[in-house]
Amino acid sequence: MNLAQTRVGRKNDPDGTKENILQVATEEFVDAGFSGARVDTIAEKTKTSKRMLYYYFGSKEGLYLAVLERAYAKIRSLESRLDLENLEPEEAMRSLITSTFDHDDANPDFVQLVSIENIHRAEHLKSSDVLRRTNSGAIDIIAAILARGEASGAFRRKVDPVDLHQMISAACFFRVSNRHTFGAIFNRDLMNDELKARHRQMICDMILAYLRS
Amino acid sequence: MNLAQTRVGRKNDPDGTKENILQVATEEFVDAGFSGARVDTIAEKTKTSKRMLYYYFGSKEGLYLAVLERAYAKIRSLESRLDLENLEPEEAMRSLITSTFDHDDANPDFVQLVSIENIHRAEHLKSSDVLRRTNSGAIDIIAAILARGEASGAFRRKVDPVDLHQMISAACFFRVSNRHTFGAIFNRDLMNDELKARHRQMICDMILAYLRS
Amino acid sequence: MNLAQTRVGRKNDPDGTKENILQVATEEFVDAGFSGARVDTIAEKTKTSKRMLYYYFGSKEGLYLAVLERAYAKIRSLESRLDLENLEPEEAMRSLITSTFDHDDANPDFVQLVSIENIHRAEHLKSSDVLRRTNSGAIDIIAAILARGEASGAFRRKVDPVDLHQMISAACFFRVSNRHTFGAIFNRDLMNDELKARHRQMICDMILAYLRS
Amino acid sequence: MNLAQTRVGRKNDPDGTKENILQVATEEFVDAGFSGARVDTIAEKTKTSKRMLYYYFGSKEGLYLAVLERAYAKIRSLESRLDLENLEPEEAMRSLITSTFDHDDANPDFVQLVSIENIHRAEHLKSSDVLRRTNSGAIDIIAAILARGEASGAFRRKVDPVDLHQMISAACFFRVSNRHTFGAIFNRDLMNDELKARHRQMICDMILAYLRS
DNA sequence: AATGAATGAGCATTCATTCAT
DNA sequence: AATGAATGAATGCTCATTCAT
Repeated sequence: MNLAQTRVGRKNDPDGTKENILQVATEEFVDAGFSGARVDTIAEKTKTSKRMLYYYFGSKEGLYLAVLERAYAKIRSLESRLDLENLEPEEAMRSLITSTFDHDDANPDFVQLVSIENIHRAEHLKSSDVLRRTNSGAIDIIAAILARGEASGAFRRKVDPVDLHQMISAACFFRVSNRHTFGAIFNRDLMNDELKARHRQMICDMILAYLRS
Repeated sequence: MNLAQTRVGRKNDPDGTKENILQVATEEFVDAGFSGARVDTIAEKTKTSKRMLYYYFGSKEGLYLAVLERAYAKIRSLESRLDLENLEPEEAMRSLITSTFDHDDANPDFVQLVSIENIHRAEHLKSSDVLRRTNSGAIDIIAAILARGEASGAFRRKVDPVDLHQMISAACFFRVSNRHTFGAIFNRDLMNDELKARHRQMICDMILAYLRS
Repeated sequence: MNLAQTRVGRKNDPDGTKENILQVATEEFVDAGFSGARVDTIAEKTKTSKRMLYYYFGSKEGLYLAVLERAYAKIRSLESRLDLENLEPEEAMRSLITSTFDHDDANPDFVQLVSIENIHRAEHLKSSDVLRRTNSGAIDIIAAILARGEASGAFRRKVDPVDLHQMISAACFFRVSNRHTFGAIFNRDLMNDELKARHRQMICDMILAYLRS
Repeated sequence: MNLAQTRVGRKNDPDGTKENILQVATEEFVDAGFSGARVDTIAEKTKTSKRMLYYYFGSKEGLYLAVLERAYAKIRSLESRLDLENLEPEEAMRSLITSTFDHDDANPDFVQLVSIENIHRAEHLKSSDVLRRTNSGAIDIIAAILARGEASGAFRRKVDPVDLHQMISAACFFRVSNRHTFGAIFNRDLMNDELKARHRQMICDMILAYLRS
């Protein structure tokens, strides 16, 4: 009897089951929003049953929160890997912007999830301590570059690091989050490679022109 | 007797009924998204019954589309009122940016509706001829200013008008659309008056620094 | 003003309107049964509005009854045209059967309407004096033929005319009323011309074999 | 404790629940037709809730189909029990007719269901493989009797077995399916015992007179 | 750790009908 | 004779969730 539990190909793999549920749930929430997503649909696409979903995450909202936390955790881990201290301020800034741009471009699911969270007034995010402590790191990095740029005279403009983060985020995020309406109205595919390269350059140039001025 | 027919608040007033439904529905869709909004809730807040909602708009989706079209029609009418031809290129551009900024600031409902539409991949907008023809006007205005600025030497930078529109929109839109997550993470109220004034100035400076460079 | 009413192509044509409604309603009731038929659908296919339907027929049930009465009235008028008195009993009987067969074959709508009425336990028919007095004529004709046949010795079998009418009706009616299930199960198109001719002959032969025996 | 699990009337009894729903649903569909039947009404008369009805049968149509399949399955099982091979052809045929007659007489619900199915052009039956394969057995039995009768000289008439099945079915089915309209028009209760015996005899005599002739 | 059966409350939608003119 | 606007009550169906084992 006990041997059965250690059999190869066993079912009992809690972490694997949870991860599988989270992946499927992410897809569904991204696809249909919080209200639009269906617990039944998520369960069906899962390797396990609907009951396990409640066993591990308690409720639809609990599952959504877990999905959100997993998505934020992913970017936080990427952010810390940048090594900008050895670059000149201007180059460091370009590198940071490019990294933000590429992240949003590569992770439309994350962008969508953040949009969904805003639709619901960030009520889930606000209720989660884990989530609120997430992004503060980005600001420290920006602040450091700005300090060095101001000291070296490369940046004449004095700027609040959170304000600057907002502008960079806006340009990078909007391109992905609003690609459907913007694309439909101006008959453009914003994901097109040529356009993408042009916009990445343009955002860098815009931010740097501002900091220099 | 004939006067009675023109009395305000009379029963048989199709346009009034429709407008009343649209106002209530806008609130609900803004509040809860398309899937989250409840037809019953909308109907209850209306002067009429749920049945009339279906009488005039056919379905929840039909109602949502009407709400969306009405919202877009509103901004289109505002856009055309700007008179920028008598201003120097730099001043005209500042005026356009300010107008965009103030519009998004004053109409968080519209911003939310556009976000919701993007969550649903703009499928409703794409299916509506009325909606797709809406925003082209903005581009002509930008193009005209850019042409004058390039001619006068005020703008050294050659720029695609749609690209520029995207950057301006991003900065103005994101501030409103993402105020909840951004505000929660950085502990800031983006709607605060002081911050608002600073961001308006900042966006203008940023765009102009870019165009001059 | 008064002249307008006599204008060619005028709208005011009560009988025409009623007839138009009845035709459309017949189609719909035949198509979907009493419960399945939709007043809105009927109204839409009509030249007039839904309101007129209620103006003339009072209710869905009233309309259905009018449709039923019109259908029965049609067959009654056909029946009386047969002139069987100059034929030998056997020929007269064959002629009567053929006429019944051809009527049911040519009027699947009537057959369907009668089936629908039976589904609803003939409650409408029972409540209408007009309808209950309809079919008695058929019996007199049969009785007369039987009397002559018995007198001449052509029919050895003594038979109740209503019983015989039932057998003839059954064979002719079932072929039309049950053509869908019977056709599906035995993979036959009961409306096929060859089969039709064969069945008409077969029913005549069967009834006459019985009467002779 | 273990005994409790086998107690009759326990809660978790899928098959019992399904059967209970099917019985109630049969009654309702027979009573009101497909469109006229109400899911709510069916649910109320059930031991369980409306939700279970959808859990097991998916939709009103799914439930109707299950009802239809169950009804056909019942007759199929009865048909196979006849043992006609040891009877003389004439007696075998009488026995078959009597059996058909008695079945329709004893199962007006089945007759009604088939009528309803015809009103809807047998669309449900056509879409169900189970249902289409149901009745072929009857034909084999008839064909066998006819072959023996023709061989022995008892039946002079050469007849297609499906045609004959149609005539027998028509006489037996019509008596039940059209009892309401026919009864109302001729002021007869077709279910009356005396009439029933007379008609059973009459149908036998009629078919045999035909086969002999 | 896992599951098939069960559920109450709520969902978008449609029904036949009537009002006011 | 005719009609566009309006309606209450239902209708078929689905939701996230929990029970019993």
